Amino acid sequence: MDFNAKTSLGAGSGRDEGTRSKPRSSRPTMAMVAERVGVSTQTVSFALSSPGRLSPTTLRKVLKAVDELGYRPNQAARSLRSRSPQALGFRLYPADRDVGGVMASYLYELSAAARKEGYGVFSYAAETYEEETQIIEETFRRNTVDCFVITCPSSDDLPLPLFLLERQIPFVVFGRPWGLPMSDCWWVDVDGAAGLEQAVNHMVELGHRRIAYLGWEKSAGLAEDRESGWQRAMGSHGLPTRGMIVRGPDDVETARRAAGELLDRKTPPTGIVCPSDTVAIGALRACQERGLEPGRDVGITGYDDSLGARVVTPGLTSIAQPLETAAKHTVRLLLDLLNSPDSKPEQVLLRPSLVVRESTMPR
Amino acid sequence: MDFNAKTSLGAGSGRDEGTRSKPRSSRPTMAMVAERVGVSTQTVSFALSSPGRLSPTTLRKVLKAVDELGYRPNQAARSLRSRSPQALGFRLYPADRDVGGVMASYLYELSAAARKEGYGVFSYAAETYEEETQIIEETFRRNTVDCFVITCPSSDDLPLPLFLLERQIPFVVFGRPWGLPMSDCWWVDVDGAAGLEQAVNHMVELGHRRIAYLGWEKSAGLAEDRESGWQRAMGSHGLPTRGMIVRGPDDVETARRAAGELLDRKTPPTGIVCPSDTVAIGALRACQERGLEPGRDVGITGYDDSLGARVVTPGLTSIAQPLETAAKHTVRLLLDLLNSPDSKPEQVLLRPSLVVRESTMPR
DNA sequence: TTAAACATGTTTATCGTTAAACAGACACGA
DNA sequence: TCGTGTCTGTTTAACGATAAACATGTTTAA
Repeated sequence: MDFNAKTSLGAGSGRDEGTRSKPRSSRPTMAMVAERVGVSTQTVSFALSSPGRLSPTTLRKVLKAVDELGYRPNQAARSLRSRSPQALGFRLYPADRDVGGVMASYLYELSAAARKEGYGVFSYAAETYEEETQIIEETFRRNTVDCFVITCPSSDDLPLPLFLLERQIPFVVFGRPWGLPMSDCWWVDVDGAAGLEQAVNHMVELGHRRIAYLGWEKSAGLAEDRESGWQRAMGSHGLPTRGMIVRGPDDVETARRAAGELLDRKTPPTGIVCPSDTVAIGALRACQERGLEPGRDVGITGYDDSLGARVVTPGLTSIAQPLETAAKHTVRLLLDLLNSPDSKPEQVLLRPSLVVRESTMPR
Repeated sequence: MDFNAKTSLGAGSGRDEGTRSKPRSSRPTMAMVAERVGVSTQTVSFALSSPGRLSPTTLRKVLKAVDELGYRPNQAARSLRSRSPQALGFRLYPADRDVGGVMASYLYELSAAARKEGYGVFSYAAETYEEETQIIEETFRRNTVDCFVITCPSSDDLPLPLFLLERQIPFVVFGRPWGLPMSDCWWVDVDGAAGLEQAVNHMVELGHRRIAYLGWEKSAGLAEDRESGWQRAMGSHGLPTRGMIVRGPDDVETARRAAGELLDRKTPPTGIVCPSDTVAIGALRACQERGLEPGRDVGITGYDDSLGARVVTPGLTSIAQPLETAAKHTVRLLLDLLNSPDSKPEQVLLRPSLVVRESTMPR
């Protein structure tokens, strides 16, 4: 057994078709339906693809036969003739790059939305940028997919949209391609700044005044976007932001220490808003270590409304992305893009919503 | 169509619509390669699919031309002629049905393994059994996929393999189809019982004697399988099991309460092994509530080595499934199955491994 | 009244590849 | 010497659908 077999181009790995066993239960074809009804195959094709083209009577007869035979059009034949595989490509990330499971949930919604429009989802695993571009190019040129949905979770992923633009491979970004001229891309994103504003407003309503931001290192636009939401909301309430920011990477452990620093100050914050559930859970830990009860003594909010936010104790108030809506818009944009590749790119920015749990219970 | 778009941004300022639509950069075909080399298309086909069929000289010339033109075979045409879409189907679950992210990780590995064999992965979202069977049948009859990889996480999913067997749709199960004659199915599974034995042995080595099992309600075979591992290991060490089992559903909250009951006994267990990280995290909570330090005062182990086990404090000792290996075997079985559908089904049972963290640090 | 437009269905020509059969050159054993 | 493989490449015929053009009868517009 050789698992490292690198398959090059089309290498069907020279398997020889040994057993002549089954008649491979042949599926009905369009011709069979046509014959049964006494019409041409083109008429059957119309019945399925442009029903308006036929008279109600014929349409009914054809559909009846389709139903009786259980006919389904062969996708390969259709793709070949129409030059569209009716599928989109989406990258899978290893678990540690999809902490809250947001990508997995998005993929779920994307698959559902795509299916409603007759599109399939081809998912591929890639470790590195090089591997991804290779897979994308390969897949696209093989006519396995029409287009791609990409994400730009980290600043490392920024070259990808450029690559796709250059190769003229159609794509929609879930998230904004920060750093590129954004109006050149088709994208759907959730307004992170607005999300953090909601978190701050919520805190203020609960009576908090000293609200710190336990954020990410400034990197691509994502970190800045979320931070700016906190900044703006604080400003709009006339609250001070100086010295109220601590930044670090996105992991529980460093977040815990960083939150600890905040809480050990002479006048510690009473609220901590964070750009991710991971960071927020670190903050929760720091509170608990100090005997502070999250929610009563210190308010904490996260981002993504991941499973972690739900199962942690106390439950973590978090900002939920409208993934289903985002996926539907993504597919809509994709269809527009494929229909008229040269038209002006569309963009959609969605508002997330706050999910309140114990970590910000009224004081 | 309005998906509740909060904001729909237009693009930047009016750049002129000058660019004339491209001729849809037509991909090179086999005929072009053939012409360039001065051979027939069949020869090019051989070069890619059965290189041994050609003389080294011709092969070299063809591959050179393929390289120069950047030719890639059109998958739709290939699928049509060879009657194999070279793709497998895999179901996506909503986030709350894939708590540890195990399925997501498995899908990642599966995609990678499939790709090495020239297969793609078509992923679909389904809410219910009915929806799934419908999608499966549709997809299969459309010749979009050759076969499916299914899982049977809960006992609700048991009818699915039966459905597939009846329709003669090729499939491999990840996990065992408990309740069916297992030798009728092709499956790859991880030996949960062996995993729990390892957990118990580890505890015993640390000096624990009263090791409780905080398990799942007896349902399908999964729960019984894991429980039997604990049972067997306890027996082999001559340790008592009576009264040392508490069972409940797979969520943190009930697990916390159940673990609390155990810990509040007159002679509480010093070790608690669990069939999932979710349950184990509940046990961790119960300890912490009682001022017991997990690892020092009470040993706790989970299952799945999910992200949660890593980020929780203290780190949770857990049982890791060899997902990459499992995926590779799955693909291997799939190829065997597709090559000779009538041969005797193969099965693979893999051994998981224990990942030790703070929750079972030496006393 | 007449031509143009519409409605409805058919015919023909591919889409790009591989399966199957065929064909010439060469090797080899009887 | 001849028949019989083997090696290498070609030719022909699909695979199952849709695009494009065509062919009718029927409306509609001028």
